[in-house]
Amino acid sequence: MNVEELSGLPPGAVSHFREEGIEELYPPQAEAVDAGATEGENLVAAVPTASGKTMIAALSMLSAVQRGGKALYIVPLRALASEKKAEFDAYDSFGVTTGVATGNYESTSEWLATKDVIVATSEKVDSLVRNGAAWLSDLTCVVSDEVHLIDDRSRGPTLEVTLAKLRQLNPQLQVVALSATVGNADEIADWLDASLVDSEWRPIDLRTGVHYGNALNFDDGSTREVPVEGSEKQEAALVRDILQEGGSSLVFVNSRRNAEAAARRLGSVSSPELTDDDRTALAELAEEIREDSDTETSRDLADCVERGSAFHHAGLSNTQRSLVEDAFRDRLLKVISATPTLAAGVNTPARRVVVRDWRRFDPSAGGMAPLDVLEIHQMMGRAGRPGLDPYGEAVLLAKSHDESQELFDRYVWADPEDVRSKLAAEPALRTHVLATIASGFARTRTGLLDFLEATLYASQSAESGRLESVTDDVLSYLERNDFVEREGASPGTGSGSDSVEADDAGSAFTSAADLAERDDAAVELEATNLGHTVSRLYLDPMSAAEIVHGLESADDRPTALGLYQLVSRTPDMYELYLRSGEDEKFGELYYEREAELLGDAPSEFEENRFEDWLAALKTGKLLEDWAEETEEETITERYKIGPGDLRGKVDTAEWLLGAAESLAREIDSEWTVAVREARARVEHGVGEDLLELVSVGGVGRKRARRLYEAGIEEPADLRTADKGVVLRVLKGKKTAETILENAGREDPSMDGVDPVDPGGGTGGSSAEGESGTGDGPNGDASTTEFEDSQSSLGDF
DNA sequence: ATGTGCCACTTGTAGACAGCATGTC
DNA sequence: CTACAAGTGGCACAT
Repeated sequence: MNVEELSGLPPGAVSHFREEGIEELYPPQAEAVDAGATEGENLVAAVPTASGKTMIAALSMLSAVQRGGKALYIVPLRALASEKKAEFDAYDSFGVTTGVATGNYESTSEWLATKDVIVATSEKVDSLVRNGAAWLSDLTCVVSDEVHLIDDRSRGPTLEVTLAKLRQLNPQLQVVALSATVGNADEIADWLDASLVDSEWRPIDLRTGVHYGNALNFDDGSTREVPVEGSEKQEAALVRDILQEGGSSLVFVNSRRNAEAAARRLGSVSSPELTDDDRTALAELAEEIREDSDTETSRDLADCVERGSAFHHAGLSNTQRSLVEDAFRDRLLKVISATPTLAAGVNTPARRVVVRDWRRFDPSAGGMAPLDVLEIHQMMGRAGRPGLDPYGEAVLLAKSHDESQELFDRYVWADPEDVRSKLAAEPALRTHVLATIASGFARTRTGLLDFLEATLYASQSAESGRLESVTDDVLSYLERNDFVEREGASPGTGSGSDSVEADDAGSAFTSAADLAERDDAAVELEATNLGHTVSRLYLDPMSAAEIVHGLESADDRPTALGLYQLVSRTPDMYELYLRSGEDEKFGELYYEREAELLGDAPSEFEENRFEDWLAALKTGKLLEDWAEETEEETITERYKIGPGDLRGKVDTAEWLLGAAESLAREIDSEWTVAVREARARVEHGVGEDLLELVSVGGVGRKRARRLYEAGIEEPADLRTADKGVVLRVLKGKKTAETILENAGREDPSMDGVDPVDPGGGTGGSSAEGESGTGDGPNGDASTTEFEDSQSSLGDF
């Protein structure tokens, strides 16, 4: 089908596509159009990565907009949201506007209401539904990208429930679900009342195979000689082989450490193939990486990058990840070794994909467990860059003939698994049942169960008993913790007065039969004020219960550490595990600072729960270190994490403490201010004394400390302080001017001002124009600080 | 005494969404 | 129930 034959698109769209070089639709795209994609029909497209899924989405959304509607594109990751936004921005040329809504992108509801297409993460959409964003009812088309992620234990239920809610809000809504090829795309299509486009078609040839010995055997029977020389690894031989004909490669491994080690080794493969221009550009890139964060991980990455190789995993900061991805797409980096993050993330195709590890450590399996077929296929699907490579190759590595055979059977020939709803898992239901009641989607137990009937879970499970009984458990939990009330049936069910401590959750449920007996269509379920707040804040009710209980149990003003440990032990904080030996270390810290912790500690004899408690203390201590201005490098070293992990923890803590502040207000806690202060300290990474200073634009933790030491302790001091001192402390003239201006100084100009030491006397003339780290007060301060933190390391 | 190379043993293991109100060094 | 690479510590040996 030619693009000229398309109808129902905004004027200009077709010529736009032609300018992009799109003439002919790919077969799956044509199939989608035949199935009514441009006419508002529901559709499930289960097709391989890079086979033009986005075009199917675009055609559906654009035609919906042309009919006067509004479209929503749901993505699983924030990084994908920005990627899609950038892609859709091109439609601006024919008057179709795009907006983004994710947790960290600013966007008011009114502003989004003016956009034709909105890109958002599933959690953000869920949150918008909970908060009743008015424009949601204007939606006529919703696209759900990577819909197979419904299978994900932690985040799948959100997508599932959100789709169900959007459909209930607007029964006319067109749903377009894009999925990887999965076992049961037909079931998903049934659930969504959609027609199915299920295709294996790819725009460029993908050959999959197994490398064993000196040969690469493909699924089509062909063989390619790839000899392994000397003591080199198989992946090194494969990377060199394809690099010599001008192709880049992606190597998937199963741990961060392996990714880093492999990148180091592969550097010696890519390095000899670099041109002088490559080297210059790579040196610049390495410098950018070093500047982003001064940690060992960054230095290691930069060292690799200089040699044309890189590693990629969640320990990298977002900046570093994008730098690496962009340089790889620009063919500057020749090889990336990555953990599975990359397979799910933004588009980074390579001519050859090497899946080195096909097993991963999984404590629940008691050791190494094989990866899902779907996961391996997702990685292999990254092979082949449309328009750049003649073909893509995806290779698994085998060390024996038997293993080679096993890999063919298990992955090359195998069909991917089915997608199974994970909605009946209690943690997921806890959140979504509360949200469903709070936002008025259901007002009775029966109504709630009716709503849940519209989910994929219900359509997949033969007996509804399980969902019903878990729902009752969850309702009872929500009622006991004062998030939900029943009204109208049994007069004396005083909820709240007998609310059980959060710690007992999960064990002491009132019997489900008891609940069912009380149920009656007339019994109203209603969220309490607290319940509404929890739902609006997007907290797991169990997190909220923990926080509320912790705040209520505090007799004295909670310390920062106490609050940090409190939020760190909620299910919304990603766990930081205790390493061997650390249980002792943090056990000691616990006895030292026991009095600061909020709520009741589990007994030491309940081993698992006590360990969780200590793990939360570890995370809390990390946050305290950060809020005591400990160097990034010291923290990443001490807790053996990457810069990205540190930022992630800080970010989550900031969010949870923000939520805790709202909860504190809601329950009239006297510690609201303490929570706010702890949050501000973690946000800026500073001690109490600097909170005023960091509120000035351009002043962060480092500059604030230097100013403070020079006697400038609050914003007002910036307006009156000696300019020479300010310049001496801040180094850069431009920086100093900007900061003085932000502080509201009348005449911020630094013209003709010389740096002056705080004690008096003219400072070194070398400071002018020097933007580097340098020494002087700065160096001294950070050294002392470093030593301080080192000595406090011994404290626990 | 101190340095070096080898082997056996121990250790640790992927991922990152959300509120609210504005902006790092 | 399963693996495996990197790091660690002990040991024999040479200097």
